[in-house]
Formats: sequence, C-alpha cells, structure tokens
Amino acid sequence: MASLGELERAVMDLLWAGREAATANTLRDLLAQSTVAQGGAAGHVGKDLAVTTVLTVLSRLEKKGLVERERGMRPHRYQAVSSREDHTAELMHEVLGSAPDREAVLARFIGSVTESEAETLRKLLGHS
Amino acid sequence: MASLGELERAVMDLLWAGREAATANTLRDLLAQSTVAQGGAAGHVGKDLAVTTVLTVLSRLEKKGLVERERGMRPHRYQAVSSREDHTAELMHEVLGSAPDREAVLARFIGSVTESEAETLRKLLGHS
DNA sequence: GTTGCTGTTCTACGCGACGTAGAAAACAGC
DNA sequence: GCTGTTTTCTACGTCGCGTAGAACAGCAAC
Repeated sequence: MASLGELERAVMDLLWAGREAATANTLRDLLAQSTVAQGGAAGHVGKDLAVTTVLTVLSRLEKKGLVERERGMRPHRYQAVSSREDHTAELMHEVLGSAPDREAVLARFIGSVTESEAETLRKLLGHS
Repeated sequence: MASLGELERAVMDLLWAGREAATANTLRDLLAQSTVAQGGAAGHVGKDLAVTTVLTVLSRLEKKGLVERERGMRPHRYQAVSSREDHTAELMHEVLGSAPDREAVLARFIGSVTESEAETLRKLLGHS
C-alpha cells in the first residue's frame, strides 16, 4: 500500500515543497504551482489538469494516509503528513522489512553507496 | 517497474529458496513445492493453481528481468536472476535514488534501525 | 433571497498490471 | 502416428491510477 502513481508523486512533490515553507496549501495554490511548474523545470505536473483531477488525487492520497486535509477552513488546506525524507526512509524500511535476512540485505545495500554517503553514515553511527 | 504482486512474490520466494540450494527448477518442481507449501507454513502459494497460471507468472517475471529461463532443456529450467538479498538491496536503492536529498533520507533511515543492525553497519563501513 | 462563482463530492471511463486459466500448439516416447 | 507433458496464445475479472464531468455546497454581491 505504498507505491505512488506519476501524478500522485507530482502532487506530493508540490506538497512537500510547501511543507518546507510551512505553507498551508489550498487547491488553488496547488493548481497555480503546477501550471507554473509547467514552464519551469521541477515538478512536471503541467498539462493543465482539470480541477477535479487534482482533487481526486488529493483524496486518494488522503486515503493512503500521506496527505492531511483541514476541513475547517472553507477552502480546505492540504498538507503532506510527513516530510519527503521521512516518507522515503519509511519506504526503505518497508522494503527491508519483508526480508528474512535483514543484515545480509544491509550489507549489499551499503556496498553500493557513494563514498561521501558512507562517510555520512559513519558519522551518524559514530561513537562506538 | 519493480513492484510485485502477491503471487509473483510467492513464486519468487520459491525460486529464491531453490537458488540457495543451487537447484534447477522446472515448472513441475515449482508446482510440487507450492502445493507442499500449502500444508506447510512458509510460501503460502497453496490454493492448487492451474499449471498455466504459474507459467504466466513466470513469463511475466522473466519479462521483468527477475527470472531467467533456460530454453535449451526440454522441461525449461527457471531460476531467479539475483538473490533475494541483492534484489531487496537494489529495491532500496531504487527508493532512495528518487530522493533529492539522499543523505537526509539516510539519516532518517539509520535512525530507526535496530542496535544490532547498527553494529553490523559499523563493521561494514569500518576502515573509515 | 436569488444569482453566480469557487470549492467539494460522487460517479465513471479507459488503461495497464496482476491473478487466473482455457485452448491450442509443440514435443517426446512409445 | 497416438498420447501425455510442456509451452504458448489469448482472454477475462479486478483493481489502481489518470482523467474528468455532473451535481452539490458555501459564500459574496446584488
């Protein structure tokens, strides 16, 4: 119950971006951002989607527990439940979790990580 | 292009099991194992599937590059391309790869790993 | 309070993935 | 050549996702 479609991911990208700026996104905001992004480079939502399309996606994301919607305000506010980093890390744990031999997997995983990342990991695991 | 369905996963489990035993699996073998597993505990393939069902799944797994089929022998031999551990590790990299801030994700990830696993990681990263 | 705009819900269609399998073709042994 | 086994081809139902229309609800101006 984890994988996202292309559009779902694009919308999440917008929400994640807003999250860092502590922005309370309304539907209109998202639409504006998405059409801006059309000319720009990042979230390639573009394509001038129908309003309802985005809403449907938002609902589905809400059902998946990735998006929270404040129903109090009249134009509802949408926001990502967790940061992109947290979400990705959680996904990694999900993938890892299904393995019977977690340590062996970790060994392989570490094997193909860039040196600078390995360095980061050493620091994080540090003191011991 | 990575996620597996339930049955696909079950079949991969059988192939992965056979892989450790360096077994060359034929369709019949797999079917036998799967029905045995029905009574047992592990790979809950069970349900007495039609032969063609398993073959279809094998074909799809082959198309996905997870299974290799030796067409030389008359009853074809099927085997997992990579070990379960390698596959899982690769999946983790896939998940991680799509993140703009990989190191932040790794930080979160490391944050929720068991102590014994952390220890393993320290060893693996060792020789700073 | 009726008109009109904006935001929200409901419902639905098309497509592709997956579980499932029958029909038919290719083979191997007798 | 006939028979049993294996493989291919084709297909159907379901579900997730991209997509959106139709209808409804709230609000603001008149």
